[in-house]
Amino acid sequence: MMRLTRAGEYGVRAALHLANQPEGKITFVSEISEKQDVPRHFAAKVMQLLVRSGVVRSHRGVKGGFTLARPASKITLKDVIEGVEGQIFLNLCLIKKGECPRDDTCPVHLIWREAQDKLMEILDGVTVAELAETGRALEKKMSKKKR
Amino acid sequence: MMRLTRAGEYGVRAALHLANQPEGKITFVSEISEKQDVPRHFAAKVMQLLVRSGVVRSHRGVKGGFTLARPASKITLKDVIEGVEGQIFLNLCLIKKGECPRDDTCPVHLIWREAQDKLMEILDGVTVAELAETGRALEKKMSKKKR
DNA sequence: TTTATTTAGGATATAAAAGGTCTTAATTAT
DNA sequence: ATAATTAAGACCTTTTATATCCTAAATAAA
Ligand code: SF4
Ligand code: SF4
Repeated sequence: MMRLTRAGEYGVRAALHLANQPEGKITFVSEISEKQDVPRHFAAKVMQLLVRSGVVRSHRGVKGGFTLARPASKITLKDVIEGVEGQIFLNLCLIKKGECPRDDTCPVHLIWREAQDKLMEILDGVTVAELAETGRALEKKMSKKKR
Repeated sequence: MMRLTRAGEYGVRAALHLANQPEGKITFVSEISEKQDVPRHFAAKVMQLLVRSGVVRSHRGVKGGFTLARPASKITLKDVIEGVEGQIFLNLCLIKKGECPRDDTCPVHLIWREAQDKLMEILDGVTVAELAETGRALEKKMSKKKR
């Protein structure tokens, strides 16, 4: 249906939550689940995917939990989303040459390539650190409005 | 999974096929199915969706079939895809304001808005007529290469 | 008017993906 | 040793994707 899955969305929320924690703090899934409105067990599963794809690091045992695997300024939105969903391809023929037998003579293929490149450019062009920053600015703005 | 469905893909092929037919020719689903490698019954269903959304026109009975509902130069790729799939939204929060309760303070929302706008700009920026033209040019190029 | 051909519309079927829960094992600070 | 926590994966339910099939309606032509 050409839409981000809930798992992908939750992964982004989790990464952003971790980026907003003080340097070095280890965070439980329970905290991520509560603060970010993510079903608890589902959150655990998504965190596992992010560990496997190298975006976050896990710490087991008492006082265990999760931290980002590297500085938030080195993690892009694309890293997080593809870490959860796997690589994104807007159409089959973008997966690899020959995946669609018509790709060498198909005019639509070129459009999909363009759309794919642009989407990747946008998602890879913003880091989790930048998002966290913008988020704080937005919070401040909205709380002013409410007063 | 953030990917065009087969139905959407087949719809585009069908529209392009119709655009390549001589002015006024009525085309059977059987022809579309065979020439565009689309399962026959599935093609029929996709064509129905395109009729309902006003992209193609149907003609019933003997000598019946399908034609484009308006000149190919007035039909964009977006018209065809959304005609089959319904409106595209890259994330839930783009459907409408308030669909996600966090949208007024969420930094990621802005990125999705940007990605959505760009995608729509690309898909709505090319017409079926232009695609058909490019397709003919590509065919010519490839047949030269083979010689 | 009858017939053959074609789409319309919807029922049905199957498989895959999405979304979510649960259990058990492994790890580790205390 | 124990309690807290993630790891791993089994399991479940719902929705979407993909596809097929059947009957009705339309209509050009015989
Ligand atoms: S857009 Fe063209 S190349 Fe891509 S899947 Fe469709 S037919 Fe194949
Ligand atoms: S990106 Fe932000 S606004 Fe959009 S669904 Fe996620 S949390 Fe909500």
